Amino acid sequence: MVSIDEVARMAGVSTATVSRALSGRGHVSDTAKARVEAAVDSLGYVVSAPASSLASGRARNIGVLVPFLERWFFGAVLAGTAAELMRHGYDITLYSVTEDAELRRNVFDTLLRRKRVDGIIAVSIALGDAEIERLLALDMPVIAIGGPDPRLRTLTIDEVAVARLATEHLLALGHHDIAHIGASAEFDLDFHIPTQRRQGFERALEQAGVELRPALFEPADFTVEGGFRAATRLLGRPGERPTAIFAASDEMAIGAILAARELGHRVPADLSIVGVDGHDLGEFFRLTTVDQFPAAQGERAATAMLEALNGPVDAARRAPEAAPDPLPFELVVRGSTARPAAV
Amino acid sequence: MVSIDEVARMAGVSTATVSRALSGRGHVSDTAKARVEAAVDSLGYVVSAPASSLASGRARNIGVLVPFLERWFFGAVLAGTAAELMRHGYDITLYSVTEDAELRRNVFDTLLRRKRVDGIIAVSIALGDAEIERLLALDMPVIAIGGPDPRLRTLTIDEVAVARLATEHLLALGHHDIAHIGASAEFDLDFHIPTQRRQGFERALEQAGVELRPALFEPADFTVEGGFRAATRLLGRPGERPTAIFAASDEMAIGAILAARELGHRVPADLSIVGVDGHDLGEFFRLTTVDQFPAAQGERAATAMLEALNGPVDAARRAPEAAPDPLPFELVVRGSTARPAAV
DNA sequence: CAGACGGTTGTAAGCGCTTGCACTACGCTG
DNA sequence: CAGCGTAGTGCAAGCGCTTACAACCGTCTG
Repeated sequence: MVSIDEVARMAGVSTATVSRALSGRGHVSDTAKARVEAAVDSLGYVVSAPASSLASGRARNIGVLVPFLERWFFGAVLAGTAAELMRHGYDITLYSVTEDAELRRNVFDTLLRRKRVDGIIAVSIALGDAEIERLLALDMPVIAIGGPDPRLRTLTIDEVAVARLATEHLLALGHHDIAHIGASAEFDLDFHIPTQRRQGFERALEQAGVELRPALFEPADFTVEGGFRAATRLLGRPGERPTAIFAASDEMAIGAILAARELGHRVPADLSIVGVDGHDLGEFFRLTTVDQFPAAQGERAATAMLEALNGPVDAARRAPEAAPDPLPFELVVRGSTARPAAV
Repeated sequence: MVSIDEVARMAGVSTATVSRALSGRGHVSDTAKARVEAAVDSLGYVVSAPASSLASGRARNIGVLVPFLERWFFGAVLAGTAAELMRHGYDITLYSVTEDAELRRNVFDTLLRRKRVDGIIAVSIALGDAEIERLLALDMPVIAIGGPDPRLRTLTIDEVAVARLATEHLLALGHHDIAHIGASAEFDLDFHIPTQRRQGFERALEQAGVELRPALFEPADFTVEGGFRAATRLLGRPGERPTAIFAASDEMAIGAILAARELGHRVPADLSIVGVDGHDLGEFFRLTTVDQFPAAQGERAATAMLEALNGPVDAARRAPEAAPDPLPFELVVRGSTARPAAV
């Protein structure tokens, strides 16, 4: 393996100059830099990450904590993060934080403490109190996406507004009997997004002067199947049948579309359905949704991390005061919503 | 940050002994080991990865190359790999290898060469010739999953057998007019799995003495939407309508189910459909499929990697001779297949 | 009982970089 | 023209571990 000494010798400078030329820290004359670059190219030299980390304390590597790798949303966020970090020469180390308590402890107690990462991005993951303490104790930038804790710098979407937007779209079309498929109570315990979406939904109705009917709320687990079952229940209630459904995720909305079809209801003629996310399959199902651009969220987190690492060290550790502009979202009207059938 | 010296002092031994006690290399008396462990616990010491890597040349980190993070299959494989590697104290560094030529070069020319990983797992990814050369030049274990190149140690499923199994299931039910939705030609150029599945399909038919009808093949792109369109075309042909479809992926099979429903065909009464993968949504759609256990594949790759790193260095670099037992697969019969309607 | 042997330990030399410090050379300021 | 700030460079001291080597011990062997 070619080392920095060979490069230095070939370029006719000291290793210090090679290091400075390659890292861009300190002053190096243009000629020296050019000679170094030529040597690097001809030798195919690449800086050894461990050596560089050890000497500098910087790892050029970000840890990313993810709960469900196999769900579309997380994959999309991750893809955004990965692309952006890679573009800046950062590697990303994946920590799949599942339910398994032992693996989980291992991550927080050992893996993250090995000085292998410069910062941590936590993607929509419910963290225990002790876990958050551990993260903060690491003394490095931590950026959460849609996370629940005020102690962490968090990139959040205005969930209430998202839900209002979806609901108001239905209201504007003339619907009054609007049902909501959201998270069940236990899901809410450590993760508040579903509650917020429900609040947005309810607030929009109130504001429009539409009476809230508890029977028109159905809990589900954010999967297609859950949405299917919830919608089936909703549509099976005699006399109470809604003309529109706002589902708190696209996957549930898709489940609802399938349920409606199965029960012989036409979408959107008999039933309008709107979701949230911007799921890949949304287009296929002609699903109207509030897109929250997951890949862009991942990218934003990466950008924020890079800033945190290059700005003053403190900037990233202080919580919400420096709240960045909120994440964007947008109503995408496709074919799953329409005016209610004339009564 | 607490260092190995403090641990050594507290335990009353030399740093060498601490290192040996923690890594399990070399001999350490039980008493010494116990004292070291006590000191480690009370100080909360964790070995610095960069320092350890630099000194030992081992990184305890595996690079994983993945093409589409947001597709279910890759997420599932990745989850399996991550869990298994984590269990053994290995980190995993993710390299999202997309189409973007520049990012791609960056991965092979720089990121992977930083001495940050001990080995590489390439998940179902089509690699260029130059890229494979680069991987081999790294001189570290490379394990591919379902990859196309004989120069790499590859974990493969017997794709031909998978397709036969699916097809024979349909034949056994009494179907003769069986269509196949597979990959389009350009997809095949660098990735042979689709072709193999098609071969298995055709061979099963031949063997059963069923005539091959080119009209009953439709290319698609492995997405739900692609499957939907392909099935729509297949079902729209007057007089040529198949009674069963074998789709080369579950996502396409799901698309086919949706197409059939839309066109008013009952599944499985009018049309049987079988897929391949073991997709999450398969259960929901009551899809009969040949499960290939993606998470288990990821796990197997991880296991193979760990073996490669701890066995003789050469073992992992030599190609197929030491082919491990092939990956398992299994027909899962659910509700999307049945005997054809009596004619 | 001398010598061989294997387990246990410490000493110290790196691993391949980064960076504080010292020094030189210049171009300016006053 | 002395004095000073700054760009450009090299020297060498680490960064926090691992491991070859040597030294020592008690146990066996013949």
